[in-house]
Amino acid sequence: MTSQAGARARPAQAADVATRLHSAAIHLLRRLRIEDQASGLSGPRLSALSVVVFGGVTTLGDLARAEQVRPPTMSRLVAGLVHAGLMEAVRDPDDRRVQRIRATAKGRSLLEAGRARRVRRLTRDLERLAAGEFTAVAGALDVIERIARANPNHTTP
Amino acid sequence: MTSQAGARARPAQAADVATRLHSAAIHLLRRLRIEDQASGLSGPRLSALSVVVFGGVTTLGDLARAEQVRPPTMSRLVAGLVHAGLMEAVRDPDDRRVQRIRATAKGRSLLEAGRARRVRRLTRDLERLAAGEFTAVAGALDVIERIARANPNHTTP
DNA sequence: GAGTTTAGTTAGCTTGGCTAAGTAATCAGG
DNA sequence: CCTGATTACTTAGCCAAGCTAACTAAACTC
Repeated sequence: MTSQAGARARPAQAADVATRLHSAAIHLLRRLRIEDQASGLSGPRLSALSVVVFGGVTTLGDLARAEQVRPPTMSRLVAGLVHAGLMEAVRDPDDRRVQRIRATAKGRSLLEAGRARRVRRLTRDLERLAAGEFTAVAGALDVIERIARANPNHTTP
Repeated sequence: MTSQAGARARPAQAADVATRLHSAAIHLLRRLRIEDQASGLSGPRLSALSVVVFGGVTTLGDLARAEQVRPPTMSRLVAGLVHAGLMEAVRDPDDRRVQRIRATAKGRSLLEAGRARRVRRLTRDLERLAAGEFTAVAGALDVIERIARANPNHTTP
């Protein structure tokens, strides 16, 4: 029994790796979330703002889908963020049903500061690793990123 | 310029890896969260139940801390879960201020089913990887798990 | 141009978050 | 042991965040 993944051993190993990766992601984000208290924003607002700043989302409906929330909920979240001066929402002149949404400079800098706090904490942890450990994490990142951003709607062919 | 991490290059690389790992974790869980709709439970209830089932948490206060929520909030979440027959809360006979909390069989099986759905989706993604890619992820897991579960309250010595 | 679809909003409800203040049990001195 | 402090949780009452149902308005269809 070697550590090489043979065709037979693969499915069980995949389930095991999936279980561990899932759990690790939960614990990692739970831990980093502590830093968000400093932002003064609620979780849902911070998350919506983050999608607008980093994800390049432009309309209210897109934002609702991205956040897995219904349009009325997002409508109010956006209203709150606009009121707080962190976002702007403008009617699209080409399709006046649509709300074009973007972050203000204030919103962007507030969000960047928050993300910097999270990343800083994680960076400190990574800096403590042995060289081999660090390389292992860095080497897995391309693949983890691909899985993380995979299209959720694919059907098995 | 090699891919080996030298003592000089390390800090910048660590920040880069932290940024990417953070973002990947967010996207991964956002994607897997879609599966939770099938459970019929709200996010906060599912999360609290999960901590009780997997984390071995025993008291209401511990649970509130684990979920980064105030005691009154957890009080109501637990009340709802008890009412739904997914948890039991009993006064500790040795210290009658505390609520000993545990999942019922129904709660445990509901949660296991939900986690199975999430893990199944992730497993399918992992099974599609090339052998080398899979090994890279599996090899990084020990380290990622250690970072994910690190004590959040450590002070730099 | 009448009907349909799409994008958001409004109304009104439940749940989930908080603080402030209360109750009850335990602990620590004197 | 009794008095005061601390701890664990609950109650009350507020606002934010989730939902569905029903509405408005714009854009498509033909």
